[in-house]
Amino acid sequence: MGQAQILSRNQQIVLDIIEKANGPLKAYSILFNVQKKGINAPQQIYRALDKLIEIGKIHKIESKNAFVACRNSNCEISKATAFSICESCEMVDEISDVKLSKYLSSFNDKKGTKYKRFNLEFFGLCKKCK
Amino acid sequence: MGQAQILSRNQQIVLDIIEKANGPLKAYSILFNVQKKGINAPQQIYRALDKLIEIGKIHKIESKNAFVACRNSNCEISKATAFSICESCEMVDEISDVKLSKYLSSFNDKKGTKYKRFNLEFFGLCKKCK
DNA sequence: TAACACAGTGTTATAATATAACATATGTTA
DNA sequence: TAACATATGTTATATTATAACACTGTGTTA
Ligand SMILES: [Zn+2]
Ligand SMILES: [Zn+2]
Ligand SMILES: [Zn+2]
Ligand SMILES: [Zn+2]
Repeated sequence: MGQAQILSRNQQIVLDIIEKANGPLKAYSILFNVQKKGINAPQQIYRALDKLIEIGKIHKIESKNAFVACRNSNCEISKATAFSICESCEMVDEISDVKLSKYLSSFNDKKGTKYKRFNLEFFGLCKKCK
Repeated sequence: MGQAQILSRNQQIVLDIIEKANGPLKAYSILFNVQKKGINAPQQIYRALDKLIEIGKIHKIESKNAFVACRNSNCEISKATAFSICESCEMVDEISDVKLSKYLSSFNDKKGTKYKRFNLEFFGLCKKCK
């Protein structure tokens, strides 16, 4: 566990919106939501997003170009991420499964290469959509 | 194993380029490479890419918005994909590891949900870059 | 044969996602 | 204070992807 991170104004605004959302948010939808707070340009959003990802507060869902808050205090700064994604309602859940995480973190390929980081995305139907 | 798929002209052109490449290709770089063959518009590329993905001939590397040929006759039509990605030289290798694939294909989350599909991306340094 | 469905093509236009570049501001440390 | 790092604001542009529509060829079937 690192120091509690002090966020800048823009970083905090963006994080608040992502944490309040009940699903993944796209960069431009975040932008439209914060224009009343004086943030006007995509750069401002993307810079905040980059920082929030770097410190592990949010994750990018690569298959959706969207962003979710980290709900898992155990995922060490985005080095080992896994998500469950509903193909119908777009819901995303962060998976926190210690066994899975250990299995993948220690995975070696056939040449013995170990990896610094992984991202895993599962697709299916969520409980509600099944 | 399904029927051998007959590809259309554009699909074959796009597949040939991706198969000859020694790394992931971006849609617009494919486009620039086939303009001499009479393909002029992004739509033509994206339609071919969609089809090739659907039939499992290529995969999309989500974190790079790029496309690679499938090197793994065992990966059932893109339902279970895993890649090793070099953070330095951008090289991508498709991982074909039966144990890994079985482990993830049979993974249940805490609520017992099983998934239809997954995509896993490992990041690190390739042999050459280490 | 005509009618139809279906997959693919060609084309123009536009939407959505992301970064470059530069000037300014603010906070921390030497 | 000066030097430095980090963040901000802004304009412009690059990159990635889709919408919409007209058209072609091929096979099915009424
Ligand atoms: Zn997390
Ligand atoms: Zn759902
Ligand atoms: Zn494959
Ligand atoms: Zn490399």
